[in-house]
Amino acid sequence: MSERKLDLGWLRIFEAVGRLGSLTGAGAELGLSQPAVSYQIRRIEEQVGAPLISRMHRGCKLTTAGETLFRAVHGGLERIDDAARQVRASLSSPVMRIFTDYGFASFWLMPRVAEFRRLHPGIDVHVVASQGLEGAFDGTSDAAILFGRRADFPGEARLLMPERVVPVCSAGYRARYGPFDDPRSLSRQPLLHLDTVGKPRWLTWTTWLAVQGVEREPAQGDLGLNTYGFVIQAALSEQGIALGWIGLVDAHLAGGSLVAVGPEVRRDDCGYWLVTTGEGNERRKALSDWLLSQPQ
Amino acid sequence: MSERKLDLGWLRIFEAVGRLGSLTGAGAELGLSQPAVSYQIRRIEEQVGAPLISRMHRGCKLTTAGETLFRAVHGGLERIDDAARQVRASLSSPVMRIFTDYGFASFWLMPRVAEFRRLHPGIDVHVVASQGLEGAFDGTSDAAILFGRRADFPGEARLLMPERVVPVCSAGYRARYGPFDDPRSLSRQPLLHLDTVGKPRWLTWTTWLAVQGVEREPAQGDLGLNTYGFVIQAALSEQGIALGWIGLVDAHLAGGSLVAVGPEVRRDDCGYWLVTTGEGNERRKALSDWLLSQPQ
DNA sequence: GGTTGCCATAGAGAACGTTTATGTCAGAAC
DNA sequence: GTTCTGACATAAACGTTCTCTATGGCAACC
Repeated sequence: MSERKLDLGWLRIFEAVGRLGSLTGAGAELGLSQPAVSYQIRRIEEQVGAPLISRMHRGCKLTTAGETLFRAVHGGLERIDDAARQVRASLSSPVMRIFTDYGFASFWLMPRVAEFRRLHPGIDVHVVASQGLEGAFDGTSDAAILFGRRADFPGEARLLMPERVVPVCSAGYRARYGPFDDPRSLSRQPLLHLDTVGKPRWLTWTTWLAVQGVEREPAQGDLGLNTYGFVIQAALSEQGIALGWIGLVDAHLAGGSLVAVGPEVRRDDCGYWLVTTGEGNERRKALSDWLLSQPQ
Repeated sequence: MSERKLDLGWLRIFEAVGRLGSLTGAGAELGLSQPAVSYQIRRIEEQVGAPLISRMHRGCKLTTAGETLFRAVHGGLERIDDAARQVRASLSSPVMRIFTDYGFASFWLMPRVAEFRRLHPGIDVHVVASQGLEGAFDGTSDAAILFGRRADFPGEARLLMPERVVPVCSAGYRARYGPFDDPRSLSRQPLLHLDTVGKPRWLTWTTWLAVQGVEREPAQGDLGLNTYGFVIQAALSEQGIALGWIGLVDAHLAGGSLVAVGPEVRRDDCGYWLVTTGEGNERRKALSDWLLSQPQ
């Protein structure tokens, strides 16, 4: 179905008359009667202060003044119509892709994305979760949400969530092996590690303990897992104590399935960053605005 | 006094809103109330199918879609307003200057220019007559009508009147010294020459006689005059026989004050050429059209 | 000479665009 | 914390614009 043209009044009428050399022909094309076209041309001639067409017995011709104005009107209409098409095309792109890691996808994004879809029913959101950064900037995503420090990202990246980490375990675990009033008490427990290839960008148990001034040799009961979902799942099944990122474990803390068992460590320079990929358009901006407006 | 702007409806309103970031401010600039502006923006958003501004509590901002459309509208308005200014500027030049020689001015143009002025009451016509070509192309004239051959003028020059020449004298002169049935009889009469500095571009008696196959020594009674008006005046006062250019002496031939006394010599490559000077505009075109439409 | 088809004008009615009145509300000022 | 300010939104009424049909004029065509 062809798109509906913007109402541009006499501009469309004049352009059609100039192009077709006929008031009747222009009216036929625009769905107007011939006197309506005649009326509009005369009114604009009054505004300009010069004849724009010379009327022949059958048909008409642009005057020199008319040709000058016609070129400008024709060019202007092309630009405005192009812009309208571009706006509409950008509205009809139905899928928004968000690239992120598994942890953020599972614990933060998926629970919330329903609200975005409710606010923007015409938009489908696809979450593209990955282990690393490969594919984050290959142009197929509309936004990337990635963990790292400020210097890891382009200047226009926005901090979505600063890194705030607290040790957590299940309430049952604490009841059985706790209480853990002193950070040093954690060093005697099996700790759950989030493994990665290469140097981790997020806070680790090593760093957490060092901040507390606690020395610990690697205990034999420690567990290493390669996705954060597995880490939380192990904590929930009372296999040890995990690090909990505020923002990701909020629902578990609120529901009581996990409890905090130590002080929070915070690194304001680190966190989840929003990087908008590709050229800005209406939907991408809507997505960014929504992500940035979420309460922390 | 500033010129009156073309009525461009929502285009002006949207451009002002986008530029000022305020519906109230746009209304103030355009002489509209704030609800009128609000109404227009909302209507065009319905037509486009997307929000064009995001409304804040105080003021507004273009959305990404709005920015796309704004650039096109802004550019389009500039072009249309420029064209309107150009059209109006070309209408406000009240004097048309025609550069020509004295002969053409006296015998062809002055008798006819009244008709042009009657057809175009808003235009004053100034005839700038000159002995030579100096000043013809110095930019102060709107048109130049000059005698010469095709190669003497730019490609776009138009032939107004080809050169057709016939010997003429007063009826009284013929009655007294005639008849002149044979071209050779003219060689015994005093001839009236149109003098010029340098080589003449128009047909001369020398050429006319050579075409007839008549040999003639310069007669003692010949007269040389430096304007064509003087030449015709001398012919009318029975001082000799002149060359008469068809187109210039038509009124005298028709009225009987001059009579043709020999065969016509014609040079189709020579004649009066119309050269339009300066850029085309409405009035210059009107002048050219009128000159070219005159019967020969 | 009659027909055709395009442009112009007039009058009436529909649609648009504007105003005034009023409500809402976030930010500024006190 | 309360009050004030000013900008945007909406509703209703009114004025202006735009459109229609009816009709006239007229040059080109048949």
